[in-house]
Amino acid sequence: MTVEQVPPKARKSPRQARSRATVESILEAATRILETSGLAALTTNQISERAGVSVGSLYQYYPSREAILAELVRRMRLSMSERMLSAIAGAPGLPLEAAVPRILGAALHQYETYPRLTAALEEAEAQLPRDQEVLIGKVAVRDGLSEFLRRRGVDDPETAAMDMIAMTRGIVTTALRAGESDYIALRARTVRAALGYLSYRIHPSLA
Amino acid sequence: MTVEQVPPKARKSPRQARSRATVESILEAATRILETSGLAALTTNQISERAGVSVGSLYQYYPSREAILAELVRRMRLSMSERMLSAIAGAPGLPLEAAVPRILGAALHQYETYPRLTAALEEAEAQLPRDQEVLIGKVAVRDGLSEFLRRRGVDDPETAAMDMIAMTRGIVTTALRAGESDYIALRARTVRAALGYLSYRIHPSLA
DNA sequence: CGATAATGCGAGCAAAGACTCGCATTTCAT
DNA sequence: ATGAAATGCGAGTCTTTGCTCGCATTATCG
Repeated sequence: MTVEQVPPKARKSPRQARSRATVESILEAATRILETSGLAALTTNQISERAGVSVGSLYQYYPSREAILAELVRRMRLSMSERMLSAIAGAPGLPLEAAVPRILGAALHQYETYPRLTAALEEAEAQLPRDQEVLIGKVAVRDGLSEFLRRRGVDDPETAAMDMIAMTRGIVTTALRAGESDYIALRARTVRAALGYLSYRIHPSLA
Repeated sequence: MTVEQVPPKARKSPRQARSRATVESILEAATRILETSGLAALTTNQISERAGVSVGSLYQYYPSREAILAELVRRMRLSMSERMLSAIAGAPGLPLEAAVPRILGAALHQYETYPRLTAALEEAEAQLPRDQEVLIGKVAVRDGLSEFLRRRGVDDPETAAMDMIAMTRGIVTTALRAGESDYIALRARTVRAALGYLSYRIHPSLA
């Protein structure tokens, strides 16, 4: 049976060096557009134009605009997860006060390096279908962090891990939207939030 | 000079009862669509259809789709600001431990009552131009909260107020996206985050 | 070379959706 | 009652944008 499967997602994958360069220039162009003009400006025509590639070529490697976005989201999230995991793994014996700044610093790195891009990709991520790879990365981070917290006696470490990440994102995205760019101060505030949250149960009766 | 100004925003405002009902049904329909199907499903045709009103009539009262969204965002934010302000005003002498749950509970009320609608409107708000009225409401809340915190000896209360709100939003939106619906637990966690953050400076050297 | 496969091209198609315009109907003031 | 103003209507226009398709160009290999 030579029945052609309906291509649900994938397209041709580049074999020659030339086409690999084309794919790269597409992703680069998309990245630049997101960083400079935001998600709404990311049209397929814009991408192909800025990449110096025709629309036809673009569709030879990506089945849809969404697929390009999904790829960028995946790269961003995987890089972020990797950084956080290595920060967690690299601070095995450290007390919370020393380890948390490292871990949150790893998360902040992405926002600091590409603030607009990261914001745009998070916006896109919310609209796209869940990506399996991304999910796996996130679960790994949450599990790693939660195990890390459990070892220091934090209880309900799963929830604590989730909330740590969520509140950090809340503080950072709000600050970015307000135009802040002092990442040292920003990290200090996220650290304060995290450590405060983690230690609160232990000292619930502060005046 | 009877030079007609180019209408930058406003349209006809309803004078007869009939038209006031039309406007209400437009907003109601838009609200229902957002709550049930999200921001992407909110097209002008959908709105007019569900409202039982023609597109033409819709455009008699709103100059654009955005204007309808802006109106809904405004109503949501003003209601939220009002609730928070009254919670702040209603807890003048209370200690942080008693006051913060009330204040955050006021903020959570909106999410609890219309979770999908609120998420959709926040998404929309991020894409719309800043609304002056909304801004004023937010500043009022931040100032009220910050003054409240200053009185209890929190330092840099402006930043603390901002971060309290930001981290609460982070925790809530993440939890909602994950499908959580236990608002009692959710409030407890936001309270823990807030009180932890606020008390951390005072006890910076926890083990 | 010459043949075949891979890659590239971009005009144009199709769908979606915001918005207009001319006319019909209803309400209101006198 | 009657003219004017307010309101309502919805087919159709216009624009944007994702995407296809037939053909041209370039690489690979015997």
